[in-house]
Amino acid sequence: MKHLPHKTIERLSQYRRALLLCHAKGMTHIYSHEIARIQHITAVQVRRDIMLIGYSGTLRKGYNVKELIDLIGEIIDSKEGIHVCVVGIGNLGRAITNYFSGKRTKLSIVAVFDVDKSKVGKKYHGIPCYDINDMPGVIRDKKIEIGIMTVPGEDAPAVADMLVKSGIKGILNYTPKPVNVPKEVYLEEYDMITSLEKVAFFVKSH
Amino acid sequence: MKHLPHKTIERLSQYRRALLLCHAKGMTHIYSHEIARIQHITAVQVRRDIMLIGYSGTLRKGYNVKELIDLIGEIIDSKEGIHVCVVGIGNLGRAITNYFSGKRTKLSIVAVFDVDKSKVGKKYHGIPCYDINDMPGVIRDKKIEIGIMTVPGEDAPAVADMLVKSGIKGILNYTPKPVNVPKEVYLEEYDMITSLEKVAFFVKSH
DNA sequence: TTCACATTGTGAAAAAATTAACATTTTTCT
DNA sequence: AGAAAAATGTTAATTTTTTCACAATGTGAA
Repeated sequence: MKHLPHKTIERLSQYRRALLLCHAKGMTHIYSHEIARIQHITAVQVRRDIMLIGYSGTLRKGYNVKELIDLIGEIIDSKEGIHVCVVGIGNLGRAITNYFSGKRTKLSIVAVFDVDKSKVGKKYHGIPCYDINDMPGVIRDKKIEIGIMTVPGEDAPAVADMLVKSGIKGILNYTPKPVNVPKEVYLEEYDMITSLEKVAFFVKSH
Repeated sequence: MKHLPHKTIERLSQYRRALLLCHAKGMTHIYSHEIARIQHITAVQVRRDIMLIGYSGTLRKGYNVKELIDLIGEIIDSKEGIHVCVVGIGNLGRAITNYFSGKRTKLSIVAVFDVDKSKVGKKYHGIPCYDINDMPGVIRDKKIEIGIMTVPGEDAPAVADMLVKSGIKGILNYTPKPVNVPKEVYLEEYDMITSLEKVAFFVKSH
């Protein structure tokens, strides 16, 4: 397989989650248009994405749920699993560790960091909280590859620098402030205010 | 102005936030490539977006920060301001109300809802928490147009229905579960797990 | 068996988004 | 004054993403 489009990767992750739910309900097969309805996209797009990863459904019965789940896993997961840390264990940081606790994913949050000494040493959903100054050591020892930033905006640049210096490979920045990282570090930024402003714009424009 | 591309809307919101910071620092003018660097995009794209909204910078000095902020406001804000509610005041709900408190935006969170009786009647960042069953009345009385969903995934469909029945115009769904709404309600869904899986994929693929 | 139907798989077209290319203009330097 | 430099504004080209259109095929009913 050559190059999966960016957007396809995102959708595969979403398909998988929908499929896991279907699997849990006992469904063995699913049609492209069923997946499509769940995700609010078109059936063609689902079929195309599935085509791109080289899977084939059985005609008239749709796709085998279990097989598709496993195949998507092979594509987007890495075999050994990836270790993740969360920097800043405020409300957002806690929400995220929450989301992940108990999920059977290949991604596991293995450390959280904070500046607040009263939080250091505690556990959050079973994950130990370290002093932010111990970051380089912890990231090295625990083989952490991805950092999720949930600190206040003003601390974002400094935290990004620390993560980079600690040898992180990918950053997911949830602070409202864009940060700069060297190009060998993969950066994804998401800003809730932008999303809300977008909804507001389209609500306004009918 | 005819039709602004979807993506342009998102970027305008981001430009504005960057510009507000620059304005606060006392900058009066800014170049397209400076904005571009902050947002990790190209200068051409910035210029193109600005062209689309019909603004012109002064050659050699760049764009007037204040004017651009105001113009973006005219485009994406609605004149009277829009009222927003947050449904589910767990960690994520609190993080979001946090983000918005004190922001001088046209979007204001005026109510939060929860099922937990012990939360009802309290205030969160100054915003009163109502019983989720009182939603229709509160949304009507307070003229709320947008709902942000931060409830557990399993409650998402029911909450979306309630919001729709209460006459909401836009929904921002932060639960991991996609919901269905009639097409006259604008729906935006965002899923943190997908984002993280995407980062993991690109980290894996160098 | 044969026909109608529902569904997949995919090349081709269309649409959307980004990038390139470059003319234009103002400022500054010589 | 004239040339060089640095920016904007915009058309055109390119790339990416989505959608269309339809052939192929298995299923079930008549």
